[in-house]
Amino acid sequence: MAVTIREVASAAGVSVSTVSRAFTSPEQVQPATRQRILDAAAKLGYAPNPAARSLRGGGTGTLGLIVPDIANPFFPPIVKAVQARARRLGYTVLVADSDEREADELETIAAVSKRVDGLILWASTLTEDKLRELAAQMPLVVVNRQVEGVAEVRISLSAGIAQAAELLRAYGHRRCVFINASRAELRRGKSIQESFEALDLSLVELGPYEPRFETGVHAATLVAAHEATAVIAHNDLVALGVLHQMANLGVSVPGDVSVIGIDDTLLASVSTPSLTTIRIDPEEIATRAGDLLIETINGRHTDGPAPCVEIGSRLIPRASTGPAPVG
Amino acid sequence: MAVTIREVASAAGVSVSTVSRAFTSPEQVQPATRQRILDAAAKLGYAPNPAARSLRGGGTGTLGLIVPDIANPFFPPIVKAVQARARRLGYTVLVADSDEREADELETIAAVSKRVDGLILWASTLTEDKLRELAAQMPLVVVNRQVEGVAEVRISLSAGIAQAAELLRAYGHRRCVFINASRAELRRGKSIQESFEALDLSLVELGPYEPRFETGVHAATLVAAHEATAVIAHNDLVALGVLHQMANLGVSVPGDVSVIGIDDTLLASVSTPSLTTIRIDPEEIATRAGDLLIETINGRHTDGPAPCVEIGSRLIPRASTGPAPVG
DNA sequence: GCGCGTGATGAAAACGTTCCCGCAAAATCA
DNA sequence: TGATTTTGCGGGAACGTTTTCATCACGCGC
Repeated sequence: MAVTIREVASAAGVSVSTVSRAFTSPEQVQPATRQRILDAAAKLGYAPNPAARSLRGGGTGTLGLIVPDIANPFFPPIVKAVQARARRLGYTVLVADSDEREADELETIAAVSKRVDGLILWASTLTEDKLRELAAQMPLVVVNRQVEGVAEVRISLSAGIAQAAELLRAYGHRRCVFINASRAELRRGKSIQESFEALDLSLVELGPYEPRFETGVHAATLVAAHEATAVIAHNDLVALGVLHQMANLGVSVPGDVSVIGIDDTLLASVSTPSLTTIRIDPEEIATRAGDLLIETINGRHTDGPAPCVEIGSRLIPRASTGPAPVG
Repeated sequence: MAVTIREVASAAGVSVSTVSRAFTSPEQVQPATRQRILDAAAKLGYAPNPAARSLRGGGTGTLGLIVPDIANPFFPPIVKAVQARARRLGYTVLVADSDEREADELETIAAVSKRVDGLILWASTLTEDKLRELAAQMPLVVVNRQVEGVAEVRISLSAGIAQAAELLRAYGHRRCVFINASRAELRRGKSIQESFEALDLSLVELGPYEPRFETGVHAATLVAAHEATAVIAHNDLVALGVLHQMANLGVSVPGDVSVIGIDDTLLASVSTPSLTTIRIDPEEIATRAGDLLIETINGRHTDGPAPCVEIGSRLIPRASTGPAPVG
């Protein structure tokens, strides 16, 4: 059915070896011959069979990306960016969804791992040992996990948090609520608590809850009880729950209460009022994680300690934050 | 590196053929032998090499899904559902993003097509001839395109539109605006215009515009000029733009104007007010498209006309619709 | 008791590449 | 000019499976 290298070879009047070389290491074949081969290949519509190529040991040309939940609006832009980056570098991307469940994650990894040259694992629920074991078997990059000896991309919210604290402070807020649903990025480095205290802002932590819209709805009703005038939510979705309930309660945002989300998903830019949020740049994560994985595949990091790149964050001020109410 | 079928064979004291059979056609091998092989395979951690398998001609075990834009919140649930369905049937899914540009789409298809057994093409921008040509080369299912001789999943909004018209009519609305950005599903069957006229509702069509948030913002300012009390937007995103601008203009939703979206994305359920919208069930699309593709791969549809399944829609009433203002 | 179908297993070819080796001709050097 | 390196190309093995075909033992009916 499909046209093979052999047909191209006979069409160009050369051997299969030469055709193979014309594609994989062009400098080893005479320009004239090479051109003849390329023409023949183009005319026949030849494209190398990836299965045969990877069977021979050339790798699969595919990168695996496993995320906890594709339907979480945080991930689609990242998936998209990883795909774009990978394609530029000659790779395809196999995306899978671990459904946030450990059993599924192992199954997903098993299904994917034989088809890819390396894996990006986002916020894996696996144990450190398991991850190390996996890293020994294949190139691996973890995001939002810290495990000795495994290449890592780390997201740091501290810059964004600090900017949020500054903004709230400048607006005259003194008391703030944080709706927590356990973000790994926050457990490292300076805690959000410290960032706020440094600016003489008091912070009440609620939760941990599930990172859902309803969590925001629920938590919003607690804000008044804590006499807080600002809310930082676990993510944009939760922040939208807060916005929703504030509207129900007749509380004005940002008139009475300021609300800040995290992630800068689509949700933040299209809400009413539009949501001030802490942005983590998907392009940057995608580029760094993708490049790191490809470097690992190419054996760039076999010596020395496992590399670790840190991705920063920054505040995107929008309409959900404003001056604290007077009195 | 990886454990091969040969090692399993010698560990179990049988030939490679028997090991292969134990996995692919278990009934052909004696239960006792089979068990011995399975045990040996489990102990060694053997998993068949997909590259070798597909080289031999067994197919790749992978389905391709090409969507216009993964970052569009309509698609992630569909991707997720296709993946879930495919996995149940023993397939992996390769998702790619055509970026809504024709050149990219061809490139994407080229990159993906050699790695998959079949392709689901969503709202392709390719010509009918090109699609037919593609369908001749490999199993193909198109969604939201109609091309003679190619298996098709068709989305019908008419039921949802009819329900929307009924709801608005019951609420006493008489004049409605439709913000158009060209939906292929609407060009077929009864038009939205007809659905509304049948209920004695007048409908003004705006556009076509780009399906963006700003489109909704812009169109919202035109609603009053048309003396309309209800808006149906091209999709949820555009509807949210309308909601946003209505709030800016001090127009109450649903007090003064009712707003209806299309797609029932996450956006609709988390907006304030929550958005009445026309739902297209992602699970249903995913299941039907996936099954149709697998049937096509298995050669179930070689005779007779290309199959076509239609997916319905229905209204999800939420808080953005209400009685028309009196007077 | 003999031929024969039957069912389980083994041997080996084939899938399309890549890449190591070997060979000849061309290019370089003394 | 003769020896030696370089260059360009062809031959063929190998990658890990699946699958066809052959083999072999077994049990059946005659």
